[in-house]
Amino acid sequence: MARGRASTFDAQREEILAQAARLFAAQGFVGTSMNEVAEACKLSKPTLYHYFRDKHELAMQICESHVARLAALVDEVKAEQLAPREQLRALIERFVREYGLAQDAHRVLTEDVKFLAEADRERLLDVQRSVVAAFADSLVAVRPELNASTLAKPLTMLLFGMINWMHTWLRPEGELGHETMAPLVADLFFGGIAAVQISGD
Amino acid sequence: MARGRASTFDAQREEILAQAARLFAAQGFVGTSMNEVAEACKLSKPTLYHYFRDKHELAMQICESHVARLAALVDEVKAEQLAPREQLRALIERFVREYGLAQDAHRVLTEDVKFLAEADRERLLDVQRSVVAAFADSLVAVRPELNASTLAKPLTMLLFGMINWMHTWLRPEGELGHETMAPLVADLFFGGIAAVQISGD
DNA sequence: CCTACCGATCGGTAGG
DNA sequence: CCTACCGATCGGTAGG
Repeated sequence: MARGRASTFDAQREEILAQAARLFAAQGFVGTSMNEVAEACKLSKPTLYHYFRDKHELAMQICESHVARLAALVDEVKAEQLAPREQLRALIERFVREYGLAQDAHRVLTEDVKFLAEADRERLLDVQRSVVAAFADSLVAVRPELNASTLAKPLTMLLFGMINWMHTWLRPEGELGHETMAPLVADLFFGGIAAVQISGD
Repeated sequence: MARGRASTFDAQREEILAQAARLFAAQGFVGTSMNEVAEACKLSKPTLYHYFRDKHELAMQICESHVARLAALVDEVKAEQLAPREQLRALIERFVREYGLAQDAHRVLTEDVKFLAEADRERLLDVQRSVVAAFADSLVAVRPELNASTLAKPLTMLLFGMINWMHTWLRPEGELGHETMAPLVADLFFGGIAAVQISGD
């Protein structure tokens, strides 16, 4: 049955992407050979090339589905029409949790995007820019004075720094998890943006 | 004269390290060939190997002098015997400025340390751990209630996230520089740590 | 300090 | 004629 075969094909693709993401995250894109990816999937290399055109397509698909999930998270929160503070808190907490689930893909996105073709890199960057813009908008809704200053973007990027850096020190097996960190990051950021000096005030 | 040759030797080593750091930061450790490093320095590859034993030594030296500078910054600030808030602010602001000057080395440290030998990696990690511990101590001096909780370390790492991530979005040629960001990061963090809930309070 | 190489391994593809 | 896959090997290049 064609249906069943297609779904096996898709499932195999997903398995390959998960193994490749794990290896790329641990050893880097260039530091991982297609032989290693194939071995991790218990496939021969030619079979691996049956599922993906080349090595770059692996990294591209990993990054693309990751940023698509992030953009979808933003849309979900926006659709809930929350009050400004609740919306920003929801964005922060859901991103922290999502990053906890997608640590490998996130590391590939941040470290290996430089090895992709110009066009692919730009497309991924555009999605990331729209996600950052949504956070900045939500921040301005909470503290409207930031609109007139140039601080909304930098403060948003400091927030992303806190979240993007967590994978380097938060061990999944540790007692402190992303679930516990999510409200802490939100509390810290809310306290912070209430305290920053706005020049011209 | 032996003296003169030695200083030329050292200057050439520094030049090679700077070029290597630039290339590793832009293309990754594995993605950069020793031929590229040699060409950037206008040296032949065998000449490059006259100054450094192998490729790993380049990355190791780049990382080692970077963490040594960070540890020295901590010692300098400690020696000034500032009041708790002023000490933490000084640590934050000087680290932001130092990272602005050492963006290449910092990127090599965070992305390529995984390619070093176990022993080298552990030695670098030990220095980094002592730097993080100094920040955590300074944070506890500002907010002593954190001592009893497990929050001092996570909050310190969120702070390092903000600082460590800045190189990805703060363009050196942009109007917004590390100099302007330094006090903003400090303000945001001080506001944040005053606001976080401590369980058990 | 150069040209000329090495053992090995890379990403990708041939025929069957 | 299709898919899914194999053993073997391609042309180039890596670090040394």
